[in-house]
Amino acid sequence: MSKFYITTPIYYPSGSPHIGHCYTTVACDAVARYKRAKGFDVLFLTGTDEHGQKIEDKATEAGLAPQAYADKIVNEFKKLWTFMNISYDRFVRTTDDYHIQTVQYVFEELYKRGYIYKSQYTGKYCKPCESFWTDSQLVNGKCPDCGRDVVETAEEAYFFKLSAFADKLQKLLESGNFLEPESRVKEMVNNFIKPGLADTCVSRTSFKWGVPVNFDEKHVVYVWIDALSNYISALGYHNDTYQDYEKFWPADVHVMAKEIVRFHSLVWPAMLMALDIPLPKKLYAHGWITMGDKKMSKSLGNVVDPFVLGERYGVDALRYEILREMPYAGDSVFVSELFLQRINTDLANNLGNLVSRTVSMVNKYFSGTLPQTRKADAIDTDLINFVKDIPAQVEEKINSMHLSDALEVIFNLISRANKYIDETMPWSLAKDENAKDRLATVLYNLLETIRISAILLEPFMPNTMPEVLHRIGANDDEKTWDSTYNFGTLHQDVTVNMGTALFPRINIEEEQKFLNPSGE
RNA sequence: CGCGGAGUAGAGCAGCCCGGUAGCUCGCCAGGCUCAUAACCUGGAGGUCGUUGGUUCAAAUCCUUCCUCCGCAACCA
Repeated sequence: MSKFYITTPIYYPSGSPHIGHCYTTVACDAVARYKRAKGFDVLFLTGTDEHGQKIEDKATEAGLAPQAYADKIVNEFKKLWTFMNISYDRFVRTTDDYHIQTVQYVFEELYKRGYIYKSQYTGKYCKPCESFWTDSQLVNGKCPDCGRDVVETAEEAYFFKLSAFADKLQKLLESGNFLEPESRVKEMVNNFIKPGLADTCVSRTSFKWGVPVNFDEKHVVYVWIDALSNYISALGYHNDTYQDYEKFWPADVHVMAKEIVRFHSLVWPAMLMALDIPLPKKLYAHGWITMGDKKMSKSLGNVVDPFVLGERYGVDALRYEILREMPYAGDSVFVSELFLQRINTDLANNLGNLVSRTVSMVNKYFSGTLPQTRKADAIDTDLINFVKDIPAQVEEKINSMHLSDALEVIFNLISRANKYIDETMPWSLAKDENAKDRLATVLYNLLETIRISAILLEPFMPNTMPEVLHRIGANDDEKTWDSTYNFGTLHQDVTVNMGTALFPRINIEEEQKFLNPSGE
């Protein structure tokens, strides 16, 4: 059996998870579910990156020990993933013992191999805030937090010889499709490699909340060696907790948002090269969910709270919306009105209503069970030919991470099915006693189209699609991914099940008031 | 001249790499239908494709000028 290893970044629990975290994670979840449906042995990893100054500070603010603070936020993440129906196989925390074991090994090994060396870290330091800032972070030369003066300070630190890998990295990025979309490659090469790749600081002595450097206890490992190592620590690379490294490494795809492309496309491959281990096959960097001209923040309240949105409109609707709206390469704008509109048009009117009207007709005209007799018509061929191409198209889109396009393809099929109802006018056929065979054929073709659509949609909407398949009376062996390639799989004398609306229509005006009480 | 991205119907986007007088979704208007979650189907109105100049028989698509917006520049998904 082929393996498939997909990862989200490990999230930084300095605050509660938000809709942005949801996009990355839901996207990975959809792909992971698709791969499982295709028969791959999937490992889907997510987790949290819990060390660093910021967590230490936040914990102090909250009057908690760093670990206790992290535990609290991590629970919120896990709660959200459960709520969002995320089928992750493993959850790695950088505070887990096995992870620390791996990080210490990696750090020491890089040191032994001469890729980590001791030097001086210089930066602007704000004494009252006890924080280092880079020149670019300063506001008018002052501390961005408190506005006071900063002083040039030097601190002993270890550095990773990123500069030694400049040529190799450039070659890696510019050849093939290691990093997508392509615009990111240009950013990395022009912004960082061409101007000269600087060695990167990988240890700190100014705070304690981190993995100790085992051969120099003043130091803790700083950010990226700690965080990036999660992708292999979670497989058991030089720790005893897991034994999956041989099987699952290299990763098939690391998914992330655009702001951490640098570390994944430069530091991470360089680390792996230095350790002489294989590189991940692909990095995919998506954009952000933005709020238009408004900053995404707590003050926006309901509009961006995934718990509120999922609770009120359904988790599948929320999953659908964020996956459908996010373009392959750019950002997406979250507009609550469009979100609600999309639920109504795509999910309620097109999909939900298609299932409803079809099941209802089988129920009405055949008491819920189709007869076996059939009578085909030329008009059916058009529909059937249309359906035939869809599964391959969807697979191609998912495999290349074009998830929005995959959904578009499936919804084109759903529209085609609605049109087929108008073309065949089953309500007319029902009035003609001699047209029963024909009527049964039309309804069967509709059920088949729905069956195939539902299977293709299941990775994206895993709550609702099993219910759709139940409504149309599909047996277990008629729910497999591969069966979507065979129009006519559903048993002929199928019995449907009536039910309430799968995606109830939303009163947009009212909901707008709920989501945007201030009327903005 | 730091780098990258974007400026296309009221809104959100595709098309641009491989030039041939614009396409999708929503909204709007008008028909059709009545199986269905007042849903569905058909048709229509609406854009001189940010700006300047150029290449070409022909440019949204290639080159150039300028303008505007967004992002990045050591840890916001």
